[in-house]
Amino acid sequence: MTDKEAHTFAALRDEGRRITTARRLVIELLARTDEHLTADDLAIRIHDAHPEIHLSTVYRTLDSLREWDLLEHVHQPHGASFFHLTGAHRHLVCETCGRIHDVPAVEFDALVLRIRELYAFDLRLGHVALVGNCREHEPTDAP
Amino acid sequence: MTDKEAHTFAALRDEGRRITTARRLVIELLARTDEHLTADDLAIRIHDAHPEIHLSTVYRTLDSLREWDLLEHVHQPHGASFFHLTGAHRHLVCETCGRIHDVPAVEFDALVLRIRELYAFDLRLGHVALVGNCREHEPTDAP
DNA sequence: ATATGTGCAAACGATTTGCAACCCT
DNA sequence: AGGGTTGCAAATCGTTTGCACATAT
Repeated sequence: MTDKEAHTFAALRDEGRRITTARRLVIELLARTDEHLTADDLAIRIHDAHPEIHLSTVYRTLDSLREWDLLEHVHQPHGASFFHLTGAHRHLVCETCGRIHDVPAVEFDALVLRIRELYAFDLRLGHVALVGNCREHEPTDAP
Repeated sequence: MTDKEAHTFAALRDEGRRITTARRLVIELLARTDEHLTADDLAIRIHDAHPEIHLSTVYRTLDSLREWDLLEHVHQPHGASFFHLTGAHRHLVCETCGRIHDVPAVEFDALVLRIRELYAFDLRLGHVALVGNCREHEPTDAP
């Protein structure tokens, strides 16, 4: 069991939340992978051992965990959101190959500060994936 | 008729594209407003004078104009995309009040450069709205 | 004349919801 | 026991598509 996992379960217990099968499985999966899993991805993996757990339950589970600040979801312009236990990186999605790159949040600190000072706006860059193209993929000439 | 409008029609004509009622109306509306209009917004406004023009036609029109680089669409994490004739600003959406702030693209140049150099990734910040909160709205304590 | 564009209805993918049954604490 | 959670099906929202018909050039 990873420490992220332990921390998440501890947080649930401390708040008096119920630990159900669906919640346990979602947390285990997210804690033990560095992939960027969507609700559907999670439901499919859970389905192997627990076919009774419904996609809508996975959505509700993710929604609860997010409300309790135990995970974050990241919107993508095309396709489904993905989820990860609370961390400190931002996401770059290549529009050509779809690959998701993780970049330390600190890279964006200067921008966030400047936008706050000049425009009185607090950016939350973790909530939406930033799109563009990997160097291997010249813009707008995908095969 | 604004110059953006004239330029857009000229571009259509030069490429031998057809100028239909739907296309003319979409271009006129987008050229003459600084609001951030969705496909539905456009369809509703067009419907007043031209009830026969269908929402799906508006979508197809927007799609064509975008393919020809005459406009851009901006994804929002919640709610519909909005559209504007090609310009050079980025968008900040307040998660609390929903207001959209325009910020000159140049503010992001340093970041874009740094991400390109360090991560070999070309950001396209115009394609997705950046989210956060206006100064008036403290994060996550909306009424 | 003919390729291009349109109206309409129906399909789509991602996500949410109403409700009765269930099961964690 | 009790209310928080779940399964399921159906609804929702934004967007796309198939097809017959219409129209700009």
